[in-house]
Amino acid sequence: MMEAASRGWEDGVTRTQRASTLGDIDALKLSNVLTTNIATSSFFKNLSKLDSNPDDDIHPDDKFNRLKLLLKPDEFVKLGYPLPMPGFKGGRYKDFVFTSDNYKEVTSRSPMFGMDCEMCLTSINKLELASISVVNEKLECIYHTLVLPYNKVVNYLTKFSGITKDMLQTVTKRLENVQKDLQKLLPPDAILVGHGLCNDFNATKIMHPYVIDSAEIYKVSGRHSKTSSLKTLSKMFLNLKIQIYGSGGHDPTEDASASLQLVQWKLKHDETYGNMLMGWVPPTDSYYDWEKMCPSKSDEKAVDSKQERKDSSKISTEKAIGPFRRTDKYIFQELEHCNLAVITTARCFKNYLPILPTLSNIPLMEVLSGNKQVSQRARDFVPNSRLTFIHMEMGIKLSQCPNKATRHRQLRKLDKRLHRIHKAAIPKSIHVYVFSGSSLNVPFEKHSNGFVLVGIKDLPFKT
DNA sequence: TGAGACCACCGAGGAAACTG
DNA sequence: CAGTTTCCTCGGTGGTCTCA
Repeated sequence: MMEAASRGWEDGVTRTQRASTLGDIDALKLSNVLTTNIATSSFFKNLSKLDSNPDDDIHPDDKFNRLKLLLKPDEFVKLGYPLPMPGFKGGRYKDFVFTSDNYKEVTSRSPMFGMDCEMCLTSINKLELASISVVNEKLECIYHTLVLPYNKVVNYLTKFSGITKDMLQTVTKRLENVQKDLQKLLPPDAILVGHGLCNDFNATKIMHPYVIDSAEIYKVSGRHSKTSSLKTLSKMFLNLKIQIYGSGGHDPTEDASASLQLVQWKLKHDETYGNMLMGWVPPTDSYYDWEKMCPSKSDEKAVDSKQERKDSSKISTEKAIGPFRRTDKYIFQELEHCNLAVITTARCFKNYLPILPTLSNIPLMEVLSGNKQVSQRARDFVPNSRLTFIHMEMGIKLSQCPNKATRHRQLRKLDKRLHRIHKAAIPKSIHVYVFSGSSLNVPFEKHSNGFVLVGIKDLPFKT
């Protein structure tokens, strides 16, 4: 495809040259076209080589080759990144420029630059560039400028962009100045890093072949289509709170830095890190284990944070708690208004201790010595409760059975107990049977699964 | 606020299976 | 065979989430 694109463009040049002899196009335009052609060729030539680059010497700061994180050509297309396809000079990307006249092959030593832009809505109903920041690998801001859009701004989107009318009043810098600055600033093998960088490319109207998109290398939802926000990922993986200024908007330097840090953090682990689609498993659901995984404050590099400058007491005192926090307390908070009964063993009861103080209505609770007592007492509760939680420790008990027959006996016993509870229940009531397994913190050989059964007596609806 | 992408849900419609 | 039920597909809609 890439070769065809390049060939198609070359054909276009031949035709243009022929037209030029007829006086349809002037010499200046032709020289621009030829320059563009070299850029296009090197763009595709090097972009298509990404896969063939072997695991050469890895960058000293990385645990694996950073080239593995670069967007592939098909991802460029899928994610809507601007590409110099045949005829692009007459189409959607006609105003776009390359960041280099002749791209150099990217290697594991190629420098990374974080980039982020802020935009305003203009009279042509499009988002136009209003601010841009670029940071280097030391997280130093090497370029930051405000940009005056060509069209009249109809909405500064201050809440998101942080741009106000006053800020742009004295600005004279235009998009084409920024494009030229970037061409001077970025080396021909620069790797641009950003979060959803296609939006920034479209705003800046640039094309660049070497891109790492932090939204694509972290997939914590387990879904292909689902990208997490920079704010969320920064909090999860970097212990870093960004975009917290409310109506004050984002800081492009801060966002560029956060995005680059996310990539650097991933490079300290492995290719699958933070990507559930590649088999990465979060540490555990434990707050404390997750916290250990995050970079400590002492290891953090200085971040150019607007808020930190403004109010150091507000920044990052809260620890990252990870994406997989326990949600049981929220379930009980949701059910506070219900006439809820919980019958459990003493060992299981300790799990409820941190939750109870957060509830304004404490559910009716009964704590008993063992599973047998729980199931017997549950029969007294269910005739009066629409929703009953019966919590036992069956997982560990089953995992300790020496053979299949014992296991079967245990399950039959359990079945009889549940049957009696169900029989005693009032119509249109729900009984949730929670059987604890082991904690993930115990050694693997002692792991046992927990499970949940839900009993509904006399369904109030047709199935 | 607006655009874009994705997904879950729901209803319509048609095909297949079942029943009397 | 006709009527009913079930199952499946498809398209529309609303919700959620991202970006600025």
